Amino acid sequence: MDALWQQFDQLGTEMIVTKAGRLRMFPIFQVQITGMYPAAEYVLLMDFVPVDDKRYRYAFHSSSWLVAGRADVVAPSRMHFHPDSPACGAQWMKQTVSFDSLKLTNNLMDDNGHMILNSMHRYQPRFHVVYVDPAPNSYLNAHRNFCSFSFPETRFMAVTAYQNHRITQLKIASNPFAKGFRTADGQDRLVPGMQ
Amino acid sequence: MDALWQQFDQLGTEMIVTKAGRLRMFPIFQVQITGMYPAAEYVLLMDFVPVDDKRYRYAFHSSSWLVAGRADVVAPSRMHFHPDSPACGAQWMKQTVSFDSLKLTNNLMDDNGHMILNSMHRYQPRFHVVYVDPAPNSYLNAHRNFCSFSFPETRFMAVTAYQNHRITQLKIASNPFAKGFRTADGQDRLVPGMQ
DNA sequence: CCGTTTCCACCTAGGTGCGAAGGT
DNA sequence: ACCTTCGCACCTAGGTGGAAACGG
Repeated sequence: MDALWQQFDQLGTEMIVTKAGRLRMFPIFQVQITGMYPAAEYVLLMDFVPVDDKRYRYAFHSSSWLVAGRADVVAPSRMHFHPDSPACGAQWMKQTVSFDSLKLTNNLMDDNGHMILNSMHRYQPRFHVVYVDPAPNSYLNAHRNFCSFSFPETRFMAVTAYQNHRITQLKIASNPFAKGFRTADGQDRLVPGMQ
Repeated sequence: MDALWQQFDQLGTEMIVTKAGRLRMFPIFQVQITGMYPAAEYVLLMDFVPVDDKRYRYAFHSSSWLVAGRADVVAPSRMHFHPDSPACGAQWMKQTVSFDSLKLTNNLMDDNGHMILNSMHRYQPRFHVVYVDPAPNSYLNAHRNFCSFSFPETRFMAVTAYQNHRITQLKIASNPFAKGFRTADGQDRLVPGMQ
């Protein structure tokens, strides 16, 4: 997924958020892991941190994002545990770990455990690996029992509808579930009446 | 599912087996559990034991199963671990545990981990609860760290195609995925040319 | 002849962006 | 204006039995 994330990032990635938390992220956040102790247990999880304290709006005439003021009240920050957690290192390392069950919502009252984000705000996904320490008094080592990773190319703007038309095009071209909107030439379908 | 299993059992339940292990069991084997230690860990699993050492054939004229000789060479016996295993008692007890990912095959060489059965042989599903003993030398208690349950109404004949027409009718009427074969009156579709 | 395999139309279940309608 | 919501057609993915073809 690396090349795809890069491609989206160059256009300014957008992710749809809905009230019901209907949508997954696309591209999917997935990682290949090395260097774990095969027999040790780990918990894998993700969260999203605001990139800044700004609210944005999209200027169609210039096809760019403009600052539209201070951020709204911060959404409750949640952690998304990978559903296979906890599992041993050998398990995590033997195949790509995919966070495809993760869903995004703009509903501050969400009680389905989805990740709550403010629309028109920018976020950085963050990935955490927590070592499950079997030792007694393991809290003494808590400060070194986890690692966090941020991949800058996975930053995105949360939106309720796509703003940048080129993002829409790239989603349609690359997401299998959007195949219905593809045309023969690889561009998305033209709106009747448009040129 | 209890009433449904009874209904099938009265007709003589049949379960399709295929080479690829494509099919699930229907009705689905599911249990409601009580009496576990909420904090203790348990592994839940299933296997299938031959009801007898006979091979059967179906007599259409009398609509009944007849013994057709001794059983074929026994299929390799496998265990199907519930995919949520291991989990704590509280987890297992808080909702119905469903073995809907279990698949049946007649392929003796199967390497997809499906349950291998001989067609035209009769089987009794069996359900096991294994207590994960955290004590050292836990093997000393192994003989009392598990329970097994057999529900006679879940017995079935493994087949590659349905034999008893009333079983087919009941599958079509009760399995949501077979809705395409339903007719307005609840009977299955008549074969063109048949009365 | 009897049992098995294969391909098919038809479902369930749920992930897409569209575009009209709704909200502020 | 700008943003959000909703129902929709169209996909992916995979579970059904039918019926014809296949095989000993």
